[in-house]
Amino acid sequence: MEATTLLNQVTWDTSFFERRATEVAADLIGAEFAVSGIGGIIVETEAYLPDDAASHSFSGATDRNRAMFGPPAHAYVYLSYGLHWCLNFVCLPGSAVLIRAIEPRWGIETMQARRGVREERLLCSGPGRLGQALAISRTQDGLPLSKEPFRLHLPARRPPISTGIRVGITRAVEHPWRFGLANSRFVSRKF
DNA sequence: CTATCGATTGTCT
DNA sequence: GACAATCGATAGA
Repeated sequence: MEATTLLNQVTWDTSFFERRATEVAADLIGAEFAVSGIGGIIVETEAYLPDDAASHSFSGATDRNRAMFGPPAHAYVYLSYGLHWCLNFVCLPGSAVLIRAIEPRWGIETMQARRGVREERLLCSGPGRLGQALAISRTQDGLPLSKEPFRLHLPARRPPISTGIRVGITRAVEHPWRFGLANSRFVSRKF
C-alpha cells in the first residue's frame, strides 16, 4: 500500500480524540500530519490506555505525564532512553496514541539534514526517528494539535489496516494495540 | 537476515 | 540506584 494514493483528507474536531485510544489509533492511519510544514502520512500508531500497565499514565499523574491527563487533542511528548523525543496524541484522560511512523511527503530535505540520513525509508520509521525528523522536543509537550505548528487532516476513508502487539514494552505485552497501514514499507517493523 | 549491546539522561522507587 | 513506549553499530549465520 502506498499512502500517496490516499486522497480526500478531511478536518476534525476534538470529539475525534474523545474516544477509546485504540479506535483513535486505527483511525489515524492514513492521516496527513506535519510540524511546521515538515511531515507526511501517518502509517503506524500504538494505543496506550488507562489501567494499561504499559502506559506512562498507569501509576497516576506525574510531572512527566501531565499532558496525558490534560485535554484531548493535545500533544504528549516524552524522552525515551535519554535520547529520543517521542510524540503522542492525547485521547480520553490517561490515554494517548504514540505516533510511531510516517511516510515522508513534505520537507524531505529538511528531514534528511536533521537525521543525517538520506534514505527516505529511514527518516520517520520509528518514534525516535520521527521525533528527530520533525524536530520534536519538550517545547511541544501539551500543545494543541489544532494549531500551529501542527497540521492534521484525517483520511476520508479508512485504508487497509494491519494490527499487532506493541513494540518495546515489558508489561501488558499481549494486547494487539499497534496499528499500521497494510503493506507500507515505511513502518518501523513488519506486522 | 537475526542477535546483541552500548549510548545517555529524565523519571520514579 | 534501576530502568526505560529506541536506535545504530557490529558480529555472525
